[in-house]
Amino acid sequence: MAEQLKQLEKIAKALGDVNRLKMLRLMAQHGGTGACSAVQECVNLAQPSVSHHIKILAEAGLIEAEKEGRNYKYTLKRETLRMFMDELQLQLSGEKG
Amino acid sequence: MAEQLKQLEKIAKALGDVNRLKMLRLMAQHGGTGACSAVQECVNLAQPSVSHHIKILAEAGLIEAEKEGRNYKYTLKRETLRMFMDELQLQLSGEKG
DNA sequence: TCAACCAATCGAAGAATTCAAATATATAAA
DNA sequence: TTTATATATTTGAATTCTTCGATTGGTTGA
Repeated sequence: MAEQLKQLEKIAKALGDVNRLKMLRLMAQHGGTGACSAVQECVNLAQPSVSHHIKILAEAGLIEAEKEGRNYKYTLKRETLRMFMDELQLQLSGEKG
Repeated sequence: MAEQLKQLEKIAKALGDVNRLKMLRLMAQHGGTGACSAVQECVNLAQPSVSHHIKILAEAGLIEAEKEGRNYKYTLKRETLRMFMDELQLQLSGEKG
């Protein structure tokens, strides 16, 4: 029961950073996917920082990393986002549980 | 245009803490409102910590503090929550912004 | 195999967050 | 006015987050 809150916390934390939001938005605008280099351009951070943020987003389940030859492709997981919003709605709607 | 992201960041940050989520949930389960003492019991933190968290929630626009005699009453602002979710949906739906 | 490229990991510095003890403020009651 | 109660604010220490330079690990093509 506290697990749901933990999950919400993790995703909310991942969303609580402008750079990560920019990354997600970039992916959203490109049909749900983006490469690391494109992400790096959009946030104007050093490559290790981008990699770090990507890891946080992936651990929260908001994106998925997939190798495509030499490059990586990151895919926005809209299901996670929807789950997040549904759970938030549920927890804060006044229902017990 | 980056303002929306800043706003999203602020609210997401406020939501990114289990104790604050518990506080919000408590309020939601009590018809949208709660007193400081009730909140304190529910999260098991010292009073100054509770006060601090409440400030963060208030600054994010997620709750509103109202004085009722000697006590305070905190009201969950569901509009903010709805706005947050709508904006998140908009930003991450793939529409150019 | 070697050089080139992309992304992850390591290590460290600086910034932000978290929490609690002590203190302050405000209201109500005596 | 004095006392008691409820909440806010300040302060400081510990922790966590963000960022970056340097390095490492794979993958591709020569």
